[in-house]
Amino acid sequence: MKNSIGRPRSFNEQEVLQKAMEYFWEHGYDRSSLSVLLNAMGIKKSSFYQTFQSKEHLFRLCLELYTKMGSEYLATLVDEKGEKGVLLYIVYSTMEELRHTGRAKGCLLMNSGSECYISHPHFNELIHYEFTVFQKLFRKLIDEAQKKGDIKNQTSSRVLGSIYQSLINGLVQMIQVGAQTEELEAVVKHIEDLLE
Amino acid sequence: MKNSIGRPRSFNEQEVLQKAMEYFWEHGYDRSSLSVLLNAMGIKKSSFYQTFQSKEHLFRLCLELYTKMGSEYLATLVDEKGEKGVLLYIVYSTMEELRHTGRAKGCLLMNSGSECYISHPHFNELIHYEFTVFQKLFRKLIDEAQKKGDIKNQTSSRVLGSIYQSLINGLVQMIQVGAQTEELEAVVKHIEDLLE
DNA sequence: TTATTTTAGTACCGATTGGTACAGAAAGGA
DNA sequence: TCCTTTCTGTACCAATCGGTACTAAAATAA
Repeated sequence: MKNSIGRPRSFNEQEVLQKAMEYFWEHGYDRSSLSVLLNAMGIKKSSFYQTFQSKEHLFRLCLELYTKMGSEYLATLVDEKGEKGVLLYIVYSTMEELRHTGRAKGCLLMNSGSECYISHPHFNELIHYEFTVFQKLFRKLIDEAQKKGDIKNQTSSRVLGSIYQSLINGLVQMIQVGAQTEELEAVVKHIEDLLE
Repeated sequence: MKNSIGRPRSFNEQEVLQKAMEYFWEHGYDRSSLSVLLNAMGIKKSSFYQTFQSKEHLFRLCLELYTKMGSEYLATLVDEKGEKGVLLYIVYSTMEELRHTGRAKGCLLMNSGSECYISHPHFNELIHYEFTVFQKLFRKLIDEAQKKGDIKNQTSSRVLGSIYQSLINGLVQMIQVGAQTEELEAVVKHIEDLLE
């Protein structure tokens, strides 16, 4: 079925897609020019257009891949860290990233939402859909943690999830605007208290 | 002193700077091309370069103007609404903007922080400085409101201010990613409770 | 071998980017 | 009037943007 006639493709589509996703994640849509994307992906222009059609289509695939990889990764962490542990891990790993690299990439979906919602509104629907995937995941994690008693706060998972998402994305913004460690730690502590 | 020889300038520098600032606020730095800026400002290219030197210099002036106008405006609101009232007003006006226009511009400094901190790091220092102006303002508002008893929460203004800023900017991000009204209202309610 | 497909590489395309240069008209003070 | 400055307007610049077209080599199945 897959073995078609002719020279076989020498690159793995998923692998180069992931490279593109990582580049978009770090630099955003508009600042990822085709030439730098091709460098990051390690393929040539003709191969790119044959496989991915356009930059816009590539970005859509990357948004989907981000959600897929991200949610699957978090799901695997539940066994190791527990539901509440995963929610806190997201916060801690953001702070860890800041400590090691001096910055924080944040969430590709939130970043893209900010970047595109006026200048590329045709992405809005997809971005929002992918966002709801994480939203549902967080709610599930909160529900489970509440059942287990790991989270005593009995606020509904919908409300708690929204506050959690606002806080964690606000935290990333504070990092990007250069807030000091003490101020960031205050936000981290508030998230911890929220999930107490 | 100001009346120099020759034809006088036919536009008010502050006025056209404000027009530029509003355009940057709505569209960001990179997506504000010189040609659209000139349209928004209502001046010609030669006048622009003579007065503002470069797009980068213009942006710096706009960041400073945003802080100046914003903090002065908030200061005038204190008499009318009180310190706590001003903090809540910022939240409510964001939701009001969403209701009327279907979107939220957010804060120019936070937006610029996200946009520029990797691709235009030479703005980072200025952005952070302007950010601290608002930070200090919010702390002062919180301190006063706590003294008056309008805010019972006795958490330090530094901590409370950081959480407040994270939440309000997270709220804007949630809007930009297309979150639903109920989820946004949950965040608004959380901010109200925080300042209770 | 032959047919088929992907590869790398190059040359374009029109549009746009920030920025410079220069023209000539207009408006004021000395 | 004369000098100075700003005005509008046009023409340019090199660089980059996303995208298309094409060649020729390479790799595979039939």
